[in-house]
Amino acid sequence: MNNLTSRSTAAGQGCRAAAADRLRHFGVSVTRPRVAIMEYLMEHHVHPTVEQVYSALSPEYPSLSRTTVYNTMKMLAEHGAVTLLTIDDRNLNIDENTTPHAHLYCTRCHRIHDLPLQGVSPLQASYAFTLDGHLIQQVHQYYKGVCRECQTDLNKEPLLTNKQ
Amino acid sequence: MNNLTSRSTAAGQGCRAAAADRLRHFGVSVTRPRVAIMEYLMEHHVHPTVEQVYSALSPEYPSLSRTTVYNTMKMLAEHGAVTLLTIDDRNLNIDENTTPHAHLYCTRCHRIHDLPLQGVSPLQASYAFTLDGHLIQQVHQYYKGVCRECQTDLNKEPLLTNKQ
DNA sequence: ACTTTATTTTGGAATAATTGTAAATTTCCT
DNA sequence: AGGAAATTTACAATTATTCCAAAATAAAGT
Ligand SMILES: [Mn+2]
Ligand SMILES: [Mn+2]
Ligand SMILES: [Zn+2]
Ligand SMILES: [Zn+2]
Repeated sequence: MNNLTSRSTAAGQGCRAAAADRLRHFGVSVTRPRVAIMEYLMEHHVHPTVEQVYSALSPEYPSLSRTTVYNTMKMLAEHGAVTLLTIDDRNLNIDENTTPHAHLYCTRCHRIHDLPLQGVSPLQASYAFTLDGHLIQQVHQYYKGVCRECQTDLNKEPLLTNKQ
Repeated sequence: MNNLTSRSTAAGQGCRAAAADRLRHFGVSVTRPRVAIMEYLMEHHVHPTVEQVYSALSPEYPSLSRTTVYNTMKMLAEHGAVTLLTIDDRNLNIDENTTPHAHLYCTRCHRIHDLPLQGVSPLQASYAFTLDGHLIQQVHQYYKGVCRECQTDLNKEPLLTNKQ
């Protein structure tokens, strides 16, 4: 009841307990870098790149390695805890929201927005099925275009990349 | 009528006239490397990589540069003559079939198969439209899984990559 | 056909995302 | 605590793609 004694559990900015729970839920052992990464993903549902995750965590966790972020992402994807998006040909984006949904990739700001799936229900898409003899394990849908925000700014600013 | 005199026009393996026509149709000027590349694409609707196009043409056209293949692909994509697929995170694949359709990416053989689009008609998808305030210019749909062929071979051979 | 100009191609170097590796660290079990 | 197994780390290596400046080709003008 008295949580003043355990500062680490209650006073942290983001909830690392929830991150640890999620890791356990997907059957991966809980370690410091994994919790940090998962915590970041749970607080920023914005399809970050590996670089963004790395450089966001780096200040508070200087020994974190880029390789660990890559390895962790691949591992989490294999356990179904994240989805790796290869929409932007420059680098991969991580989606912590594993409910099947579609995306809009804005060719102006390079951000990725969520949209509902078309033609398949999210429930249907979350299980494997057969199509034309092929075993389907994941459904990916995305659009390329210009996002709402960028359309209004089109004439104004020149063009802002969300990286760097 | 007598085409024995003009060997180059009639006797060639693939039809470079059709390739040149297609280039003109998309409003790009006709040059030797472009014709060679377009001809290759029209004869191999198999989502080749830049490397595959390059190394296929290289023997007959030794001065061809990889850079030219890259530049040409990007240019053709801007003119709507091809679609660039960022499905395989290792490299991009070129699709000469610009009719909107879906794909299956086989995680075993890394080949990309064509499938019909779901939830959107190809006609609908071939024009820009608005969704949730966003301007949609391209519709991309693909599945990840194991293709029909690979399922039957699953126990037999270990795993064959289609590159190299 | 010949010159001039603009466009395209070329090859080699540069960039940058991702992967490989071997040593160091942490975790987990007894 | 002690030791095996798993994980992380730092850095090197790889590799797809881009950059660039010179060479070649195509187009336009005389
Ligand atoms: Mn998403
Ligand atoms: Mn296709
Ligand atoms: Zn945008
Ligand atoms: Zn296959």
